[in-house]
Amino acid sequence: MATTASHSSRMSYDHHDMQTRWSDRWEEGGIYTVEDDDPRPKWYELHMYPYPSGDLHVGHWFAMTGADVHARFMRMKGYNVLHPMGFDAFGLNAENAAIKNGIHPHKWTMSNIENMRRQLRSMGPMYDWDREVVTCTPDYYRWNQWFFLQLYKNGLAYRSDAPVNWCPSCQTVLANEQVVNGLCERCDTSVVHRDMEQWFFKITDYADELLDHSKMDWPDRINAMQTNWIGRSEGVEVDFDISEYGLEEKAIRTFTTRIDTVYGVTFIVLAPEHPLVSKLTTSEHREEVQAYVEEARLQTEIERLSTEKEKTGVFTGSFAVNKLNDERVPILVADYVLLSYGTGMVMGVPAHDERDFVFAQKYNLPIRTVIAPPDWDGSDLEEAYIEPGTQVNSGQFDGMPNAEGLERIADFVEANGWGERSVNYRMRDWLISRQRYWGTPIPIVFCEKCGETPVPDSDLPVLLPEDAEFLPTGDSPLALHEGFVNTTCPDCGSPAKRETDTMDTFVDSSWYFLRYASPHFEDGPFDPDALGQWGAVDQYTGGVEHAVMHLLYARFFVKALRDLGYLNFDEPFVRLVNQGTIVFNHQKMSKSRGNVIAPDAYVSDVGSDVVRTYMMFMGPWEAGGEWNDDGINGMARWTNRVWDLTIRDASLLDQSDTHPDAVKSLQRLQHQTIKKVTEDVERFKFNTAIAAMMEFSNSLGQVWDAGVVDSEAWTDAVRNLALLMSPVTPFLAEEMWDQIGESFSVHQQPWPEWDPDLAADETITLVVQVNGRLRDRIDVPANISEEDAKARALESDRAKTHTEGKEVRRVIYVPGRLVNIVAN
RNA sequence: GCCGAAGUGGCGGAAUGGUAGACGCGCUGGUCUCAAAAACCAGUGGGAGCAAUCCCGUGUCGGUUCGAGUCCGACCUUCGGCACCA
Repeated sequence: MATTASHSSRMSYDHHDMQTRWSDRWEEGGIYTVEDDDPRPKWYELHMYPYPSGDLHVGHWFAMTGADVHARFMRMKGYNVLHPMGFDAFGLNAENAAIKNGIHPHKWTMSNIENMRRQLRSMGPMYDWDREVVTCTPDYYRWNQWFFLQLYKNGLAYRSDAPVNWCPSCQTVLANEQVVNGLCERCDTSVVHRDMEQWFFKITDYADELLDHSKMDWPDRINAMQTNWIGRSEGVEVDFDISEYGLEEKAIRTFTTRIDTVYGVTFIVLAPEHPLVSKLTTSEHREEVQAYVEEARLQTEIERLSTEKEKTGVFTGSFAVNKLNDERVPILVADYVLLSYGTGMVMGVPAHDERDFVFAQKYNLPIRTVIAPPDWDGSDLEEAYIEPGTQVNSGQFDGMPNAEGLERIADFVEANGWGERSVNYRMRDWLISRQRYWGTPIPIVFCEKCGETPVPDSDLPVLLPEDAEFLPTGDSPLALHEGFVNTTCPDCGSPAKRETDTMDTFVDSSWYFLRYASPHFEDGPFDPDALGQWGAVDQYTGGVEHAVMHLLYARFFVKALRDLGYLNFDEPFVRLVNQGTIVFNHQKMSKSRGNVIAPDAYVSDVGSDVVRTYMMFMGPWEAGGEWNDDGINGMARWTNRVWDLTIRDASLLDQSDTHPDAVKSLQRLQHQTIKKVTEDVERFKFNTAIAAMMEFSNSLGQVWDAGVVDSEAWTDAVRNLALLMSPVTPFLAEEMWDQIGESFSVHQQPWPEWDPDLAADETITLVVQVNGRLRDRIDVPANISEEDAKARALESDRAKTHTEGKEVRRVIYVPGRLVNIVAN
């Protein structure tokens, strides 16, 4: 040991001073300002904007830090990176807080945003705050209204009845979140479902295109969830005759994916909400059916669809005739059939459907086999048979394989005009109406003469009045505001009333990413030139909880806008990575659950860099996990050790003997580390990237103690360490950069490159296995041939011991890894 | 219930089908100190053995393979979503 700088004089840095100093300097230097007309290739990196609940919690930090690290990395890789931030500022929570604390939602929201901006700044992100988007401002939500009108004029927005959660005591509509075990969270009254006329966006028009994920690079699990959510199924709609009742409807139409089983129909089931239920119920069954329908209205869809729950149903007293075999089968009502799926009624084929089988057994309905299993002896089935088989009891189709029967029977149904092939989706149209105050007013007026009339673009925005009563009353809050409601028809000038529902906040988040391209543009939702420059989001990041709804809605918006000629790309988010959820007390952090942990105390205690490092090191970013702060001091130790390496006087090294091998091996590790960190950060594997940097810095400490490298190699190593660390620890890296005499700013430097030759190992450790069990390790040259490797393995003493008395059957060689000797 | 994931030391986790436990926390011992803290050094999956070394071990049960934490099947547990939280 030749050097005199010992670690007894270890210095720790002052993170408070450092953060303030560099934050100010970054702002003065405008290093995070993003210009549209930059010669570098563009990279649009977006993280899902937060809901301004009041406090940024560690879950937000975890998510946003990861996105910031990746965006910083891409910037150093030479891209002009747009990495903006904003707030999803409308929504239920503001209204609830207002009701609870008497603060106006606007005031509550804006002060929360103010606080969260401060917290976000302390994280040291590279946001360009000039591009911030806040959705509750009129210059944002006027474009929600404009989009609504575009969709409306093109047949993609319509009104229809749909059930809402209704609290009969509070006389108000409740969100699902406000219904706890079927009771109103405020007054514990049983919540009922009540139909209201509401606005929908026709997302189902795009169902097939939304199934296509080929233009994007998304995680398979998200694609799978979306595919299942859309739930495309091909089948046949087939009529059953009810003309005997002399109703307007001569037939009822069912949807089935198994038309091959149509000869096995022994009953028909209607959804309890189906309009035909009351018409088809006979007087002696009316009381029972009505009670059943009311009971069903109390249940959630999840409860109704549960396969665990006992199947229930009631007979209407009426029958329908199966046109294929002229059989008269009973019509029942059962809650496992949903009005919103298919035609709202199904044909019951107990022999070949599990649910129908259980149902038929319970209600003693006949079970007739029409698809015979192989080797079927004609006896009754003990459970539903859903595998392929042969058509039996199926009239002219008997003897066909059921796959063929499926097609032939469909042809037969179509030829006779009894029905037709059709495609059904599980996904429903997007219900955007909310009977709430804190949202975007829907720009429609109802004129006494002209009826439903859109507000002209020139009258936008329809301003949300500030002085509305938002306490629960039984009506949409805006309906009570006379100044808002009463207006004149834009077409004829007659007295008219405004639509008083507001929009789902998912409307805001379906296009906010388009707004960041030109957030101050006044002549449209976005400046076509600016959007032309930035285009689709190259890298989108956010919580896996948004896998279906938000991501499908945003995709729908972009496709609809493309078809209306406003956009020229097909998908909003080219690449998607989901960070995992940070849970605390075994649940996702959320203010309403009361389990949030704020980062502020940690930031003040150990500094932003350490909190960032800790979160990125906790585990894989895509996994998330239970929050605890056990290891956070270890990260502070590491950053302090790194700082201590940085401030050493490198010239001391030149006073001792340099070992060329040591220099070479430090260089090798440096290039290996650059490679590892580059590849890991690219793939959002921050935890292993940080581990590699730790190994590198640990090794620097050892090299210094040994005094075997020259100052040049040392300084180069420290310089590269600062560059590699800069996305994760932006403050410390800047301080290191300054300390080693480089010029401002480390964040404007190119990312370091690695040289494969310098990173290559000269010798490797080869594992010797006998029958798959580790028996020895041998050091060999990295370029060893297969024959030599096998020979050396067979010669190894310990391999010999374990193969003694056995015959070597096979020798498997995995280059660079191992030799496995198979012997017995 | 349905859809999608995850399960590895005392803890967080690492591991292109190829050395299980990198990196870090914690713990144990040591250095420094009057002492403590901090920092630094060493050790640290379980079992047997003086040792060399051997056996066991990645939620459970089974399978594929020369070789399985990794692939396949069944199950258990936990988490996310289920259309008005966003």
